[in-house]
Amino acid sequence: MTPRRGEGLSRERILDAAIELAELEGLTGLSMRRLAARLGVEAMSLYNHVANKGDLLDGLASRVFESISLPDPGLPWDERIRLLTGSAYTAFRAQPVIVRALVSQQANPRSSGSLRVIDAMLGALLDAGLTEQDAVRRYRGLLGLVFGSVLVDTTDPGSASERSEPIDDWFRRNITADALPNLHRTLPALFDVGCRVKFTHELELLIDGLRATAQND
Amino acid sequence: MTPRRGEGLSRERILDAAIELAELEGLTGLSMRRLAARLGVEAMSLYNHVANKGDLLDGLASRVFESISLPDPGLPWDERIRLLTGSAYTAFRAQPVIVRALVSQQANPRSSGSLRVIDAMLGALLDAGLTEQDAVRRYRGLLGLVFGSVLVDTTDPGSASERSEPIDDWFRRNITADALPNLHRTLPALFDVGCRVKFTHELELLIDGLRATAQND
DNA sequence: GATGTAAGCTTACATCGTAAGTCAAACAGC
DNA sequence: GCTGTTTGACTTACGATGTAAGCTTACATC
Repeated sequence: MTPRRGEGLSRERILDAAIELAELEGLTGLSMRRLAARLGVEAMSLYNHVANKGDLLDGLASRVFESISLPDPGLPWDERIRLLTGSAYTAFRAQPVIVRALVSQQANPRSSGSLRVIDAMLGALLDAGLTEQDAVRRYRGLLGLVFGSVLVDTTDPGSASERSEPIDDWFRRNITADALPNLHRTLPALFDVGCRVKFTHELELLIDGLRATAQND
Repeated sequence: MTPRRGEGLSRERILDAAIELAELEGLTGLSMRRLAARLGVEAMSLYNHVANKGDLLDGLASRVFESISLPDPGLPWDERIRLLTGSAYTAFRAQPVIVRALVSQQANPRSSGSLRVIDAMLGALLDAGLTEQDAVRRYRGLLGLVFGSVLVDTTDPGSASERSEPIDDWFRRNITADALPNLHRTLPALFDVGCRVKFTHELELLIDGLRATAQND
């Protein structure tokens, strides 16, 4: 080993650098060439450790899935859902780029670590007394809540405006009190980073709904 | 007009073709060159009607927003939310590609038609008795539900697998009854297109929660 | 006709993912 | 020690992308 420089590439080192780069520059900023440059290496060298860019993104996504901790199977189902979904939310919220890669189908993790999470989730739902069909539906609903919350929360209105004028100016020009009164009234709150989705609150509502569905069977 | 062929390009004709192409080939399949080819024209000709690709995507997103019908402002707030969110869900569900463009920040619609929807949504939430901060939070929550549902629903496990073996095979090999019992049990339902998120059901739960929040103030 | 302008076309460039080939260093068997 | 073989890097090259810059054509107005 220690062939030429960089004291040895490795899948782990590549994934580390890829997460950094993606966090820093977004999904589009993460290119094989730029990633390689960041590691002091040529682009094609990465392909010794990673099948292709898709595989790279899969690896990143798998890491996030694997950072989700599984609750004790002995706990009641609703508590398991709370812990699991909360842990998933925290993990994905810390890496919104990965969520974007997942929903845009650039990544689809096929690691046992990812499946493990899905299995635990489905297990809790089945234990709640749902049918297989309902369990899948509700699993999707919960995942949708997690992904949706992360995406909406991390799409700050200011950032996407690099290509034209700053969005605040545009907003303040176009949102007048008489044409769009409600938007105008909530404008300060819209730009307030404190006004994010209250994830746990929405989660409890869905769990209540789950309980009701299960009892109606 | 009628310069050479195609009997006159126009922003509308371009947007029409772009939606078709995006639906057919996905977001990555929608390129300026391919879009132009579809219209019997060179890529650069599109730039006479569209500022750049971002503007094109903004136009597509605006169209979807503008297809969302606003409820009668005289209706009670909860009914307005039901109609508005339902209409938004239907509109976006019909064009999942646009949702992906939105959440990946490739599109950010700045048309009055889009703002109109947001304003109506915030109006209903404020009428429910929420503070500005809570209204923004709940608006984000509802939007997250819509987007999340669409995304999770339209990420069918089979499609993302072009780059390696078919995912069913991989699933059936890797999901064994003893290692991942719950996943194994729900496998048929996971591949069943009937098992989508029950959007209206989840929506009612969030509306119930809204009512509770408002009364606690 | 001459002129101005709008809407096409052509060429060109930087950047992307990655296939194919080269080459030097590290290790295995003798 | 020497000698394959393997590994992991580098180099070159190809087709695709978004789009800047310039050219050309067709029509409107005078």
